Amino acid sequence: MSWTEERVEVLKKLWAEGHSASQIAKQLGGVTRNAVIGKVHRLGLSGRATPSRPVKRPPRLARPKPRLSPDGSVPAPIKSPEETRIRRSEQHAIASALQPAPVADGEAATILTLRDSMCKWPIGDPADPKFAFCGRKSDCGPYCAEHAKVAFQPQRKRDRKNASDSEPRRIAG
DNA sequence: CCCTGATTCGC
DNA sequence: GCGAATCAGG
Repeated sequence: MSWTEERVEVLKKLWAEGHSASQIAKQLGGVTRNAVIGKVHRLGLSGRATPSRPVKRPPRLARPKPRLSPDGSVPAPIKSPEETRIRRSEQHAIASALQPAPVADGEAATILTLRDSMCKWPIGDPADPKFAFCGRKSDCGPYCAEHAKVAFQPQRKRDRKNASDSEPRRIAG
């Protein structure tokens, strides 16, 4: 699809109405939100009502795009400073690898040290400053293996009152 | 993870 | 001029 006058009109209209680029793209059809954004910029109507845009990022340098060379061969494996730079997602991965668990097994994690893949079983009173989480490794769920058992335990007969205190409670202490 | 707009640059 | 890739942020 191309940017016919009609389509540009629709674009302008929807953009002015506050629709997002992806919504506009979906309505127009045949274009991606990137195409819409690109067109919006080219039309010079980029910043509509954008009060919350004190987001001035430092100028982004040339795109370190690892694309194919014009001749189709693989570009020289030279690493530009940009490529050497650690990407955000990689930082996340590295951080995870570096500190699989900031706390030893069995130790509690605070809200600050609680990471993904850590048991989020609450320990203590949430209102208590010492409130913490289990923090052990949680493989495929929010809890470690042990807590997962009790967390996802099918609802059993509720003994009236405090018949069984041996059963773990969500909120201890 | 989902999403948003912004920017760059090969085409 | 176009828009994918990428970015920065919510």
